[in-house]
Amino acid sequence: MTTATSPRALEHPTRDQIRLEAVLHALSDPVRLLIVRDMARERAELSCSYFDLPVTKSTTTHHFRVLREGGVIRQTYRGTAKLNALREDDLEALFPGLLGAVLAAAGAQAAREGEPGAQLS
Amino acid sequence: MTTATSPRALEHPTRDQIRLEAVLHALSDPVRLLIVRDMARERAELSCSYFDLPVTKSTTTHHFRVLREGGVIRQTYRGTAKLNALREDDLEALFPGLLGAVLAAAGAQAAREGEPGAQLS
DNA sequence: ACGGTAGTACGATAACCATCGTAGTACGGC
DNA sequence: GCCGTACTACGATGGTTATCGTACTACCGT
Repeated sequence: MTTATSPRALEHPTRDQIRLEAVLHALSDPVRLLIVRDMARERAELSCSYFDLPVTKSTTTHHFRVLREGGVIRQTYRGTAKLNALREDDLEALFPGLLGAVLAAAGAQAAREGEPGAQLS
Repeated sequence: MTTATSPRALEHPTRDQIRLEAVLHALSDPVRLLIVRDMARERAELSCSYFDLPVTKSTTTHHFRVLREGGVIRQTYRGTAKLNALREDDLEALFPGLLGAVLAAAGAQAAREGEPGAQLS
């Protein structure tokens, strides 16, 4: 109802609206860090259902929204799916090296704890 | 009372107890980010009262504790004062480049917003 | 048109957290 | 011993958040 002209528009912060605190907060949750690591590894637009997360679908939606509103990812509708992409270019322009350092740190920590054979090639 | 042998011992995580999520969370608060930036700039052990923070002393204590328990800083008693030092060596060993990237990002953001003349020499 | 799949919206809940004020402890100096 | 300074502990409070379940919408096949 309400016949919205674009019923599937998504709010994204522009590049200069992205705040460092929000990015760090978005990355400080284990589930969201997992999502971001997966996206960085695949380097493609992934649908939400691609991820195998230890939470329900509602919670997944919530985490993707936090990532989107923090400016970490960009979400677009593609038919019935919603594709997610890392905003690597924007983050790199604003905070050079930050995303790479966080991803490397997450990889190092994962290699230390838990998966002793999980190194990135 | 209770005659504790070291009544002024402070809990610090060991290097391998430091978790990336905790570090990112500690850095995702504006007040704490300000503290860390000051410490990185001065490169010396600073007392808590050195900082001019927009919160009360109780809240300041809380923020320093979050930073300490996250493994970002090391606190030691020196008479009536408590000296704070960045754990740059531990963080660099665990997460190479992370602290530097965050500090650079914070500096860049501060230069963009608010203080248009505040560049680091 | 119908059903299935993908994701959202809306509450609800419990945990966490940033903030404060007040009262208390530790130490140095007088 | 007494006082001031530096910081802490405790309790309270209000806001945010991570989580869930259920009900809903949007789109694609058939």
